[in-house]
Amino acid sequence: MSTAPKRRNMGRKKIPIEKIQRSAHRQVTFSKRRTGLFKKASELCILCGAEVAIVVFSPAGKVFSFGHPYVESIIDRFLNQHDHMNPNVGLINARIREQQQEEYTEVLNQLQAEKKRGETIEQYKKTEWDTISDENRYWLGAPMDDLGLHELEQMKMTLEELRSKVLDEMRKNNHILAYNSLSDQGFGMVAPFVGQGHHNNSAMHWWSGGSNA
Amino acid sequence: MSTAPKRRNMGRKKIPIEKIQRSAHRQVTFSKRRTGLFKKASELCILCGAEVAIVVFSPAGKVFSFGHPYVESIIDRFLNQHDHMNPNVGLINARIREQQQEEYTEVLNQLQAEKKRGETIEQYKKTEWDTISDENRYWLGAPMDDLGLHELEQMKMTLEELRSKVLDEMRKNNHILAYNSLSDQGFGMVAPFVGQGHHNNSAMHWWSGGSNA
DNA sequence: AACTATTTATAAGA
DNA sequence: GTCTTATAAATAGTT
Repeated sequence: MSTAPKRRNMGRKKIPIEKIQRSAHRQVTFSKRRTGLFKKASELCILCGAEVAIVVFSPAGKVFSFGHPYVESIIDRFLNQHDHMNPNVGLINARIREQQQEEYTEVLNQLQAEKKRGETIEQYKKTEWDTISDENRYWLGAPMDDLGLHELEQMKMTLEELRSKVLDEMRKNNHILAYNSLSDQGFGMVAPFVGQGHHNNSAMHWWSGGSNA
Repeated sequence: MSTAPKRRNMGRKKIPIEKIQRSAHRQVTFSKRRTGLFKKASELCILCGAEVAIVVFSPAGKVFSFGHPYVESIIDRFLNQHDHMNPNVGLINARIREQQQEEYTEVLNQLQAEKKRGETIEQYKKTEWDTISDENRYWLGAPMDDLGLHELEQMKMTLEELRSKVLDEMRKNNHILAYNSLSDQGFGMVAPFVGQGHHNNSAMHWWSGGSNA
C-alpha cells in the first residue's frame, strides 16, 4: 500500500497474430486466451440470453469445452438444423442409405448362407406352422427391395430421436457431466483429464482427453 | 485528417453482467460481442494452433457458428471422444439398444401381420425353392432373439462410420459449407439466413435459421 | 456503421 | 496454475 509505484516490467506488448513459435510461450497464451474466450462466451450468454457451445482442441489433442446451458444440447440442435437445412442432405442421405443397404444385404446374405434353411411360400403357411413354432424361431419374409431401405430410415430416425431423449434425461438427472456454475447461471466448462488424476484447483471437471499437453 | 481531437461522447461505461433488458440494446450488444468472440477464437487458433468450434443460438433461435478448421469435424471429434470416455456410455447404449430392439421387433411384427404368408422349416427348402424364387422375393429366417440386437449394433456403427466418411469427403470437396477466410487461414463463420435473401455486407454465408431475429 | 472514452484482456515478468 | 503491471484491444454509449 505504499505510494511508490514500482514499474518492474514492461507490461503488455503487441503481438502479431501468427503462430507463436516458442512452445512454452504458446502454451501459456493458450491457457490465458482459452480462459478469456470462455469468459466472453459466458458474458454473451448472460447479457443477451444466447446459448453458446465452444469446443477447443489443443494442438496436443486435449479437449476443452464450454456450454450454456449444455454443450450437448446445443450441438444436437445445431446438427439437426443442419440436417434440415443442408441442401446436400438428400445426396448425403442417399449415399448413407445406399451403403447401409449394402451392409444390410450383406448381413442377410451371411445369415442365409450360414443357416441355409429358410424358405417358404404362402401355401405352406397353415400346413406347417405348428412344426415351425416349436423350433422357437420365426421365419419372416419381405421384399428385399424395400425392406432394408425402409427399416434403415426408420432406424436412423429412431436413433436420432433416442439420442435426444436420452440426452434430455441425462440432463435432468445430471448424470453425465459435472458442471461448475459461473455467475449463478450454470455454465459448463469441461477440460480434459490428462494421465493421472490430477485435478486442477477448483471449478473444472474433467473428461479423459488426449495424450499429452 | 485534422489535428483537432473532438471529444463528442462519454465513451464506454462499465455494465453489469446481467441480462440486458432493452431489446434493441441487447441485440446490438449481441452482434458486437458475437463478432468479438469469433475474433478471439480465430486468434486462439492462429496463435496456438488450436482447433475451435463455436455454436451460438440467439434468443430468437438464429444460429451462428465459427469453426477452424471445420465446425463439423470438431464436433465429430468431440462427440466420439465423449462416447469413448463417458462412464455412462454403457448405460446409454443399453437403453438405446433396448428401445431399438423394441422398434425393430415392432416392424417385424407389422410385416408379419400385414403379409401373413411366410413360414417355413428346413425340410421344405429344397422342395419348394423354385416356386419361391419366381415370386421375385426372398424369405429369410433368423432367430429373433439375436437378430435385432446384433444388426442394430452393426447399423449404429455403420451409421457413425459413414457419417465420418461422408463428412470427410464433403470437406475435401468443399461442397457443404461456404467459408470465408480470415487472416488467410480458412476460418468458417456461418450465420443464419433469415426470411428473404438478405445478405449481409461481405464475409458471411448463410444457412436458413430460426424464425425471427 | 463510425467514433472514442473507458473498461477489459492480456503479454511479459515474478 | 497465481499475481502484477503496462499496454493493447474490446466495447458501451453516442452520433
